[in-house]
Amino acid sequence: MPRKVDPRQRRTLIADALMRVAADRGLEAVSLRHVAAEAGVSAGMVQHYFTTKDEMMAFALSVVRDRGRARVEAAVAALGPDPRPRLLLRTLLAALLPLDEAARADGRVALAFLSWTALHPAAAPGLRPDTAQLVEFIAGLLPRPPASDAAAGLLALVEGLGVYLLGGQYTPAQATAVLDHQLDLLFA
Amino acid sequence: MPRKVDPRQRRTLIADALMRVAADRGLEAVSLRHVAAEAGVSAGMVQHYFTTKDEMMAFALSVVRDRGRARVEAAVAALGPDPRPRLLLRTLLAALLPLDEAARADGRVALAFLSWTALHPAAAPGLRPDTAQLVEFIAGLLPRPPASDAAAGLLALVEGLGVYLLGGQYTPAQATAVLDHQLDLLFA
DNA sequence: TTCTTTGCAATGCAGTCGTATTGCAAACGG
DNA sequence: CCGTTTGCAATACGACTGCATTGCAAAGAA
Repeated sequence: MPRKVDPRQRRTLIADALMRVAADRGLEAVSLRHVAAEAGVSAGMVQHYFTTKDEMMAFALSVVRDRGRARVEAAVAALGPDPRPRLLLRTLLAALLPLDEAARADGRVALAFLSWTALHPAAAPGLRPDTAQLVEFIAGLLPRPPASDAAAGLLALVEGLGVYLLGGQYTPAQATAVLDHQLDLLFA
Repeated sequence: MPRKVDPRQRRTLIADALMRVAADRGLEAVSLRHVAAEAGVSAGMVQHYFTTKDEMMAFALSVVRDRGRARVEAAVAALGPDPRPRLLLRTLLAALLPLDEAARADGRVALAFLSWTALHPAAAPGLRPDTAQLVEFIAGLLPRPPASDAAAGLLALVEGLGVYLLGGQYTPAQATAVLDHQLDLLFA
């Protein structure tokens, strides 16, 4: 076989460009040509690696998910081994919040994809990590009465904080204060 | 002046059609011609009442806000005079959740507009009712230590529940249970 | 009736979209 | 060296977009 290139690398290169376009011009500005231009490649090459636009979108969606997961894992790993449950929980949840500009950019894209999945149900179970599983894990970190309602509420609160952070209604300081206040409530 | 028609009525007629298109085909399917077809009018008439598409979008955005507000006001009015604070709060917050199909449709549109406003900052302060004011009102309904963090958290929790309801991650029963659980926590 | 103004319909235009098609150069297997 | 296969570029096409323009019918004002 001629020409050795890593197709996965090319695809992520293109998906990264897609996310840059989506982050500052919106999902509606995501077209083959715009993405190609942003990636600095020809439109033909984009078509070569993604035969259809929906395929490209689906791949970019998985990249969004992976980035979020990586952010959380990095934050948790930085805690060292055997952190106290509350600290682990706070770190995990804070890593889900769009607190710096990079996370904000990813958050905008994730938010756009959130409406996108509503119209492409086939790709829907791929944006957020399995929510039920995450709720269960959070419930395991909470003290005594492991009411799964409390865990589900905590996750929803973080999601809502993310939305308001992206919308500019809450400041990062407010959002983290709210999160800590809720943890105070749950660990009281 | 010839031809008496109520322009406001025409505009809301068109905006309603826009919301129907957006609700089940997404904001990206919102075009002058599609909206006109959905409204059962000519494309020329849409142009007559909205000289530009952005103007139509901005108007539809205000309709989304008004519908949400109406939903809340209706629910609160049904309580009768002088309801207990907790009941008032629960009613108000539950009215923000997309629990039935009509509210879900509006919620999908609102979610789409949420990403839309990120790219049209001029129209941004018009989707959600003034959040700071709402937080303050909620704080006033909470018992003793009126920590505004608790109110802001409650509102974020409801927003997150809405997102997860629309995404199908939480069921309506789960969402209301979570809300009640949080109110238990705050009113303990 | 005549005139003027408004409400709307129809058409045209330049641009962008996603996708199919074609062509060619570079790299390996033989 | 040769043929084949792969990686990519370029172009073409029909559908669609938002918007400008034009034309006309209906309804008061005169």
